[in-house]
Amino acid sequence: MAAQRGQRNGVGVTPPAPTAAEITTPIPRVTEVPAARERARAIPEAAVARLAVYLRVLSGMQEHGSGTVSSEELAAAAGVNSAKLRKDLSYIGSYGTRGVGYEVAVLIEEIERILGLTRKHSVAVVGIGNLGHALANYGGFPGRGFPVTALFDVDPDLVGVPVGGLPVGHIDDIARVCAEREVSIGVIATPPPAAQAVCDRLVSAGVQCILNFAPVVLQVPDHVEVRKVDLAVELQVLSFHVARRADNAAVLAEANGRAANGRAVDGMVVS
Amino acid sequence: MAAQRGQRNGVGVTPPAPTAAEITTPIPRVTEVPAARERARAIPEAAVARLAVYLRVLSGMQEHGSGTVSSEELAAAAGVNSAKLRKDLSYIGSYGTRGVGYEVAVLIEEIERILGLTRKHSVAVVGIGNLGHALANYGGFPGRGFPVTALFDVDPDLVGVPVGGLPVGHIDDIARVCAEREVSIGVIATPPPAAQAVCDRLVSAGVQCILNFAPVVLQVPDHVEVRKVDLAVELQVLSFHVARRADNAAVLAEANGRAANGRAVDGMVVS
DNA sequence: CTGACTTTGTGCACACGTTCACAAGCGGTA
DNA sequence: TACCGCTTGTGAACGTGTGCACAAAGTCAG
Ligand SMILES: NC(=O)c1ccc[n+]([C@@H]2O[C@H](COP(=O)([O-])OP(=O)(O)OC[C@H]3O[C@@H](n4cnc5c(N)ncnc54)[C@H](O)[C@@H]3O)[C@@H](O)[C@H]2O)c1
Ligand SMILES: NC(=O)c1ccc[n+]([C@@H]2O[C@H](COP(=O)([O-])OP(=O)(O)OC[C@H]3O[C@@H](n4cnc5c(N)ncnc54)[C@H](O)[C@@H]3O)[C@@H](O)[C@H]2O)c1
Repeated sequence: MAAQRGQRNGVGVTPPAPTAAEITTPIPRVTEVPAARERARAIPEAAVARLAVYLRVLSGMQEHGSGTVSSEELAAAAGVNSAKLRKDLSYIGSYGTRGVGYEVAVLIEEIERILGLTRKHSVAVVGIGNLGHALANYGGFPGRGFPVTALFDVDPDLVGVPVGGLPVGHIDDIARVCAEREVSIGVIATPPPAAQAVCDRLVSAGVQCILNFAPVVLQVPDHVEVRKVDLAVELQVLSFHVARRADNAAVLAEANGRAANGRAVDGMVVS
Repeated sequence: MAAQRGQRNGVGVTPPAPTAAEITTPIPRVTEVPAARERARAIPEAAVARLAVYLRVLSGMQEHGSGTVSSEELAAAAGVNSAKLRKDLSYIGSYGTRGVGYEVAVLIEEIERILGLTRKHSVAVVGIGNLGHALANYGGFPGRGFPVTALFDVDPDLVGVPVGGLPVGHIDDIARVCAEREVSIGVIATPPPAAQAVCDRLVSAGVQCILNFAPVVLQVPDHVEVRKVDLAVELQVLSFHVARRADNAAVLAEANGRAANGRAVDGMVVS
């Protein structure tokens, strides 16, 4: 059943091809494992994020009654290239049937296994302001295996008040409560100046994964995993594309509409 | 001033090397531009996102009174490698002084120019529920050049009610209002089933940039830029790391502590 | 059982992004 | 002016991720 898992290693390990090594470097001797510093590097981070998307699409298909999907269908629904999808799936094993496709239920199960969704991950939200309220009230997490089991704030007016059915705790109790409720993911939704301190307290409390909404760069020990959601950055990236589009339009207009001599284009690009 | 901009093209364009093209494909004729489908590829997307981070750090430094920064300092504050930071900055030009560093004010100005922040980008939020309320009430956007100028919902109880000082409009007025207020960025915070329809209406209204919070893959025309914020995916990626960490710990413990025979490891992985 | 057809799984080449390492350039000092 | 130490800017190596194209492996009809 799961015996095929070894295949994924075949991709990264079978052809290590130390071609250039012998030319430039003074022979790094292939005794242990030359390149890979951590033996554990297997599924690309980008692929992991996509697997989560596939999982959601598959869940929708299952509710809709589909028994099997081809890589083409699933790729279209997930908005990616079908080759990429197949490669992503190949990282977790060979669960497809050639000529037919993938069984939806099997794929769901395997992706959930790889993503560690077979067990629940208790979530704590710190900072119950605008965003914290929205998160606490959101019903989409518990159903997906991420029950919100603790809320924290410093504001005395908030402490004790139930939000989304859960009373807000005081930040000073964070260590005790997180331990009691086995919190594995901490969400930071405090103002930026408080974020690092809150982060430190979460880490002290033993939380190893943090999702940060505050626009600050958090310093954490190596063993803690941080992901950030930065809306200002998202907006600014969009802004960049607007600006770019405008620039391009101007350049194109000039290149097309005006004279066909080559100087105009060079004038824009070079020095 | 903008003279050095041409340099960045040197990196990505000088070696287009259409080697395999002549071998496999039936000669795609090198009349116009062989490789680059869009002539505009210059600053890597990843670098753009980081520039936004640098900008925020720099703003903090400016308020703190710093006149200049070295790449080392700025990199540390932004949580990146200093070489990467310098390369990122080199995409937008040469604004540093060797032996000294970068002038904070100059860098801020240039990054803002590249990101298109010299003009305001009007934002519309659609779906004024939990998340929409948080976004509408959030004070951090207007100050950064992203004024929220329109809110929309279908709920009759919400329409007309002011949220964050702005009355909620009806979704049916979206085209008119977006045109009037020159909305350039649409934010989707509706339930998933409504997201694609809302997206289509935004696109019809002329909005070319969309920030999507609904966990669905949006279909849009080529000229529309979509970025998505998917909290479920973020949590699942964190979950994956928890699982991996646990696996590694188990494997390591076994490999180190127990007997050195190979059978034990296989026993863990299979089935 | 055979052969035609479909779809997976992956080797390979390319593109993108990251990191290293160092020459070039600048300010300060004698 | 000549030297020295510091920091930038970037060529080049490297690693990661993406996409193509096809052999392998299955289904199904006859
Ligand atoms: N609301 C949004 O839409 C939005 C958008 C982008 C980014 N953000 C970021 O998310 C964070 C939260 O935003 P918000 O609008 O909810 O802010 P908010 O001011 O409404 O809420 C912050 C909450 O954190 C609490 N808090 C402050 N210090 C604390 C501490 N040390 N420990 C625990 N709790 C503490 C406050 O009492 C308050 O309840 C901010 O960093 C903000 O920049 C929010
Ligand atoms: N709240 C969160 O913390 C959170 C977290 C992750 C993802 N999300 C996603 O963000 C989206 C919004 O979440 P929420 O908690 O704010 O939901 P919500 O149900 O509180 O709000 C949705 C709002 O959208 C409005 N709406 C519905 N159909 C609409 C339409 N066709 N046009 C305009 N408005 C319409 C509803 O009237 C409602 O006010 C959802 O897709 C959700 O999955 C939310």
